[in-house]
Amino acid sequence: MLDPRLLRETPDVVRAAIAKKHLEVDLDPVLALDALWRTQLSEVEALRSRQKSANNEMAGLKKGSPEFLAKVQEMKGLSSLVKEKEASLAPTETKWRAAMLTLPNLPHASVPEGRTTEQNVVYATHGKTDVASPLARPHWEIPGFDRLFDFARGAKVTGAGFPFYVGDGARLVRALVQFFLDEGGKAGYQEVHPPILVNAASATAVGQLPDKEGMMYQTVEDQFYLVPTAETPLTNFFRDEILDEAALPVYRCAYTPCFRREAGSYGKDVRGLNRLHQFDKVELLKWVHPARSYEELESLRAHAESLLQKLELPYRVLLMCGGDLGFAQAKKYDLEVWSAGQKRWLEVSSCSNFEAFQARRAQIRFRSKESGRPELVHTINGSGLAVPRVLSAVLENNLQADGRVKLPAALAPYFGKELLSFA
RNA sequence: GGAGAGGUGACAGAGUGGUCUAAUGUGCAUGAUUGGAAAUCAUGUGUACUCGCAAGGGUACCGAGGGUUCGAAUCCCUCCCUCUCCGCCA
Repeated sequence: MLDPRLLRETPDVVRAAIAKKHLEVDLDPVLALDALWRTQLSEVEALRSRQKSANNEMAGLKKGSPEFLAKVQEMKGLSSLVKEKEASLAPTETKWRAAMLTLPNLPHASVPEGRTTEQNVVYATHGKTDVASPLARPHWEIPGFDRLFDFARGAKVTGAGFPFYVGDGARLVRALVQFFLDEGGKAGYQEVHPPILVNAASATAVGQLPDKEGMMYQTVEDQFYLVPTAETPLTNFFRDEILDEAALPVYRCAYTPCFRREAGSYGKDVRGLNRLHQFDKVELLKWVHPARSYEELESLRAHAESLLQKLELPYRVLLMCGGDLGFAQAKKYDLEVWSAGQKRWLEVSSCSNFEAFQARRAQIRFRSKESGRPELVHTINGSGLAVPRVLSAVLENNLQADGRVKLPAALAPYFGKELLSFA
């Protein structure tokens, strides 16, 4: 959520910033609701103030005395008036809040102008992508792939996009998860194992509700959502809390399966492990002092990059332009791994600074030593990393002539052996 | 799932219809005292919204949401959570 005062006092600033995201947003209804709400609020408060002082007078009167009964009669009218005014205030407030929740976060000044994916800035590139290998092929065309990654049986048991990982396939998932968690721990991110169902309040706090309800799976009996990312439970860990400034920054990482409905995709985007309804991911999250959030974003990105470097995978870093920024992000880098077989880049991490956008929705604050008052933290998160696409890149980039895959040296100890076999 | 007991400020804990802007204790902050500390004493000690240039007002908040009433921390209803016992269970 945006700062209501910022919107109220400098709507033009907000309007211009949103324009950078190339979103169609009309602020006027929100501003009108804000003005109406404040008018109604002061009416109600004035009436309540009168009611309160009358109540204090009545406390001193003898109960049942003529003066008392007269006062009761007098206050009945005021009481019903208060109820009436309150009855019109409440819907205004609800509408105002709902409207505020539809407003996107504002992009940071360093975010490049642009509308589409093509206008994202290639910020950095690591490793060679021009090595032509006669062996290179999409991972789903590697002989024996179906034995380790059983999509057919996954579709039978659950549906499309829910593969079984079998044998060395399962082992590789586990190796990557543990590698990511261990590396996170070394970099100071405390490991957390969170719930993977969350309630509506948690989904709202991070910006998945109300506008992205369709992306999440929902439980029937209870109003719970299967997490689309560990970001959801992790960010909500400190919801409605006031932290010590000395405790900042807090670094956490978490592994969870992630569940996404992702309706409407087709073609090569969804082949093999590229896009799944259930996948595994380690998420990195920071709660930081607002003054340091941009340097913290850089160091989080650097950590995510170090994972790809240790796995010896070619990758590039994109700085997202305004138009390709998400709803809640102020600035975002995407890390894309080079898929040697598909000859394309695959997003494996999105590192974002949300500034106070999530913190305001979630009411995550710290007590400022300077002012002595609670202030909103900034939240930063990024994948570190998403498993299936990294996994497919490991397969495609390290496929040997004998049909086996030689694992990166950093990963081999986790896998327990150097060679993965599809046989 | 069944039965019962609860949910009050940073914490403990009083308060069962009307100066509750919530007693008291602990903690915390500042000051006094001290060579310094402890102890003691004094003062202060939440959050949010809103009005105001400011000084300073106002309103709300006793798990959440509704209701009754002139008036609700207190009474009623629904829900959530915690604890105890039973059942079930990895």
